[in-house]
Amino acid sequence: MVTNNNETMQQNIFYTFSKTIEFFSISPAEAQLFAMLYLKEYPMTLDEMGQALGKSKTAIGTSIRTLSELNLVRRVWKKGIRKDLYETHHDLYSKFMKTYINNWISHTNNQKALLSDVYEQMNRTNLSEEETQLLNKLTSIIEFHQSIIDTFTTIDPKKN
Amino acid sequence: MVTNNNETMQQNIFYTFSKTIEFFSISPAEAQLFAMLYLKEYPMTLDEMGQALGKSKTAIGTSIRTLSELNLVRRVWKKGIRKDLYETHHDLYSKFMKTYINNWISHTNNQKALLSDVYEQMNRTNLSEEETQLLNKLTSIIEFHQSIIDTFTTIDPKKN
DNA sequence: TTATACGTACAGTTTAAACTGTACGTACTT
DNA sequence: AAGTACGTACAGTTTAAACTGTACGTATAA
Repeated sequence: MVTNNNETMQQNIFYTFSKTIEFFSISPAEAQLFAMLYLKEYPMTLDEMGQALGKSKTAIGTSIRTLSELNLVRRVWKKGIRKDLYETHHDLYSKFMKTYINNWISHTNNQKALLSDVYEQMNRTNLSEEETQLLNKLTSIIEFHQSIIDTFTTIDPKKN
Repeated sequence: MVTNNNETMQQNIFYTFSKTIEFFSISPAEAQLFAMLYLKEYPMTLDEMGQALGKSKTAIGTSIRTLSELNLVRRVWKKGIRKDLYETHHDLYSKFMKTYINNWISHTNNQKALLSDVYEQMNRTNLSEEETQLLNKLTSIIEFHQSIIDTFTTIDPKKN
């Protein structure tokens, strides 16, 4: 980090921040869009975002739709502007971590339910050795799922 | 879930389990390899794994190398067998969650350090309004990183 | 009413990851 | 020593995700 130039520092912040966002299972394009939008002080149009990132309006449309569905950005109305405007939510931790943990918990609960269904079907008397072993494996896998759920349930994403 | 057939149930367990493994930022191919290997009761060769998953030995070689680097599987020696044999580690929660959380913490620490470097370079007197705003944004982003680290540090992955 | 702006659907293209098949070097067996 | 087995390097192929450019329907402005 040898440069003092504002533009380069902003680029470094943007890039570093976007890499962290990627860790929340967000695609590089979406992460960069969010990071760039967060660093701007004003809501942007699809054209502006496309120009800032060097991408087509279609690609921006797709990415902003995903970010919007993830509740990370919101539409903004501004008088006299007919283009769609978007800005980011500002409570980073709450937005990212809450969604991320909820995804983990709901997915893992779904998987655990499926596995428990299989367990109920298999769990009877007169099992072969092979079936008993499979049932034991299944028990371990279900416990694994429960441990994941327990872990993420203990995190308090309301903290910010 | 309407079928009682053993093979189908094993397939359901395999598939459901592999989908959960993918959530740990492990690729579908690697997740499926791990899930299949975990459900087997014996160490397997590259050929056997390739045949079981319907993939080439090269693809298996690549995937097993990654799983090995992640410390999720280990090489096994068996007298009289010259082929490489691999089996999974059995402590699922510890292996997956520990690695996963360590990745989060180390990555986020690295990013935070980079951002703090930028902060030290920017933090001086006589800042323009633009620079002040960028510095404020940077402060929020650094706090975001710290919150992530705090969150994952509180998780105890030794539980199983 | 006509022309223009806008976002998005759509078809096609590009890119990167994942894959296959071949060939090679090394180890093992005969 | 020669032949075979084995894992992996390598080049090429396939696949799915991400992208572009065009066209369309709707809304807005003139």
